[in-house]
Amino acid sequence: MGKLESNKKKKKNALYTTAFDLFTTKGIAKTTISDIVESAGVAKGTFYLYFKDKYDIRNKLISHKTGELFYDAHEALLQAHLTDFNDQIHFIVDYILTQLEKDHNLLVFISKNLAWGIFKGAFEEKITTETDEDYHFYQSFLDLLALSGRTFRSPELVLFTIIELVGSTCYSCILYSQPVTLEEYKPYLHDSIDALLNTFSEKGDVCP
Amino acid sequence: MGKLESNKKKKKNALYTTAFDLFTTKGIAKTTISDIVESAGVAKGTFYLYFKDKYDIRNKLISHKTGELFYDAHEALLQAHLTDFNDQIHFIVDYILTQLEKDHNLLVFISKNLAWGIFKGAFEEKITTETDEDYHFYQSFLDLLALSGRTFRSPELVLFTIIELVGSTCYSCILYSQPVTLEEYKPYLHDSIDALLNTFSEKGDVCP
Amino acid sequence: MGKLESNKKKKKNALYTTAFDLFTTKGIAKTTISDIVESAGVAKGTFYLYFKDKYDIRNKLISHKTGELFYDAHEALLQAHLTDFNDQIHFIVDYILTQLEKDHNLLVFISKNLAWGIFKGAFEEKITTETDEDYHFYQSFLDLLALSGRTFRSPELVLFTIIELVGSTCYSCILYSQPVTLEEYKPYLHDSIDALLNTFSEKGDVCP
Amino acid sequence: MGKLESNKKKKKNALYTTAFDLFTTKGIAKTTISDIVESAGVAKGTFYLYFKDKYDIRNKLISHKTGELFYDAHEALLQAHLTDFNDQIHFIVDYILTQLEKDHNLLVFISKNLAWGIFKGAFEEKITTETDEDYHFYQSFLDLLALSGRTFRSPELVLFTIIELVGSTCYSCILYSQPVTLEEYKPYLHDSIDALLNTFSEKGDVCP
DNA sequence: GATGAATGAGCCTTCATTCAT
DNA sequence: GATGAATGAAGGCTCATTCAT
Repeated sequence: MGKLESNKKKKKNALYTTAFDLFTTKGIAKTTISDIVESAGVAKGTFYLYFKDKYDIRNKLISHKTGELFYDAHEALLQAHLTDFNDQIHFIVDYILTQLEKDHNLLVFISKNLAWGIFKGAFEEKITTETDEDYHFYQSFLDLLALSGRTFRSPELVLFTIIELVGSTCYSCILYSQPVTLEEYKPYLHDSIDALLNTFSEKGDVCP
Repeated sequence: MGKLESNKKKKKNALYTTAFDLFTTKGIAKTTISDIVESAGVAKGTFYLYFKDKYDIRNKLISHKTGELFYDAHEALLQAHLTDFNDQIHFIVDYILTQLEKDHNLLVFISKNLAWGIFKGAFEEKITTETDEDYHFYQSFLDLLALSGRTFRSPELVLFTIIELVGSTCYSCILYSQPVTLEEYKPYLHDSIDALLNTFSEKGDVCP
Repeated sequence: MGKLESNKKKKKNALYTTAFDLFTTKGIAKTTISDIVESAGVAKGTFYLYFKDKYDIRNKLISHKTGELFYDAHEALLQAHLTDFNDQIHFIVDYILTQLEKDHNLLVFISKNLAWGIFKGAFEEKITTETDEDYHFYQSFLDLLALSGRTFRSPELVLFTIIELVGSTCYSCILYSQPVTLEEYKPYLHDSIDALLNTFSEKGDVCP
Repeated sequence: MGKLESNKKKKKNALYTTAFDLFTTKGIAKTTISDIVESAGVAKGTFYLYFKDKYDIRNKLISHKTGELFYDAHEALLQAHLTDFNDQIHFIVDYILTQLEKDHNLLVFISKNLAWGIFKGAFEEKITTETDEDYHFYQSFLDLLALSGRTFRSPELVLFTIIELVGSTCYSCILYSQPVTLEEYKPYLHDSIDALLNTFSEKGDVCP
């Protein structure tokens, strides 16, 4: 990679990094392109060499950050050597909740724009890893499922339902402690997830 | 009511109506106060006589519209003469989903700003009805619960969980048909609600 | 005086009082007519029954407040039974400075608009006293002068020079302690006044 | 100097020039930023590139114009080859009065905002001259004093007293011919200045 | 006389976007 | 590719003034 090209990448990355910082700190609406380029230390015109406008860089960031979060969760799961499918799901949910509780700004940034469509986009987004392999969360989920020997009426709808439930309730609990704190809500959440998994399971074999 | 006072109310209502129309049509961010007053046929200064800014009128509209929706659902429920608690919950959910599917703009408007805090605020908002009684949805929910003879580990968390689940999944299904259409998702949704109600029920007597 | 008429006077006085308070507190530029009528507890239209605009009420207040200050100084002088003219001038200057140092807002209000023209207008303004006699400071000054047996090249210019000197230097000393505090400046001020009085005195008989 | 940079300076200067014209013509309060940029022939946003608001450009103009006036007076003094300190002071006063009488707008503009603090700021302002030396009026005053061999109780207070006296009386005489015209007042003014200089002189050797 | 809702001209300020360098 | 001065449309908001009641 030539020096010039690397310089190019450096500027683009600076824009990404500062944009994310500002979006999560001041909010997207109140972040101006002037803010971004000033913090990034590049000229205003440079921004337009890489992005169409503020929403272009925002969308790219959301996909990237969401994918990264799930990728990390999956990596951690591999280290945990869990074999039970339910346990794996709970592990991933807990991992993500822990991350989000550590970083409220990230939660706001991701959730405000969280819809299944974007989520799925994020899952399918190539997460370029150090080994340059692409990572797709949705495929990983299906893999876990296959290994578990479990079958569901509609795997996609199970995942959809759980993700929406988790995202939606935890947004409120983490950010506003409404109606209760995340710590208080977690037991109910995991019970709810179990209930959903059982309901959608084709062999109703896990009714406790 | 004097002529002056009725005129005053007329202007305020015109602002409410046009603001809602514009918010749901063009989105809040792209609606300017100039747009609102122009459509409402009042002067700019008049807006500031009644509202602090754009977000003031938005918040008041959200509370009002959300409260109205639940109030209508509850009214319809009373006509339906259902006695089973689960049936009642399903009825309300169906009623609201039907309304929202009929009015995507309302769905967008309400959901984009839907958090339990606001929701509860809306529930507690006095919906002044034609009979001048106040209506509080949350209290109605507790009343239904009491009549049913059922008990839950935490009634508030049940309601919270169901509302978040319904709101979040249906937003995606209705607006984007993602991952499936509302019609396709409904059976899963109702199964999920049953699963949750059973799980939180203190006497696990409804496991089907 | 009829009840209605007294009510009328009451409103006008309320406007005067609150306008002065607001002018001295927030400054004239930042005081709006809305502020005034709101604090005064009268309707907006009422303001326009008595005053042309903000500057009308301001000008009337300046004349009144300035005249009042000199009237009070003169009253105090009468109690002091001083016979020497120089002493009388020093007494009045000290009296006024003391008042202004006690009330910086009054100083700002008066001085910002202090020019000999307005000053003289204030002097000539009828200060309606409790005995309903009119009071004119400039005439009093001439009276003092006549009684003293002193003569000046131009009495009016002496007064003008002294008032401008006092007003201008003390504004700076009182409000900003620039270049020194009023207390530090006073000895120089009184020496300066003596020097001016001697210089303008037709018989240079007071050179110390 | 690059073409771009010279263009930049040109715009800024255009703003300064037109702002000063408008401020002195219509008054600061009635001059809007729209007026300024329109007259200057630049876009509105350009104004905010160089100044924070109307008062920012005003303050910068006051300092600059005041400093310039004193600088010019001092330059003229050097040409006049006067050796006596009193003569030098009278020369400077006359020079400045002549300038101000020629340019009432400048007088209004400077005086309305004249306080010792600002004055001193203006004196200390670097007046970048064609020879690129800095000029400080207050220091020049001290230099003149030192050369004269005279000593005063407090040089700063002498200067303060004289400047306030001159500024304050002449404002009235020049602008309103109140109580007399400047021409009529000048003899009294110079006598007053002499009286003050003598009074503050540590060796009372100049009593005429 | 008194009211105060309504007006709307007009101000300040921001900021995405362009383009000559 | 990179710059950043310049733009000017557009928005938010204020407030003196009016006039029907």
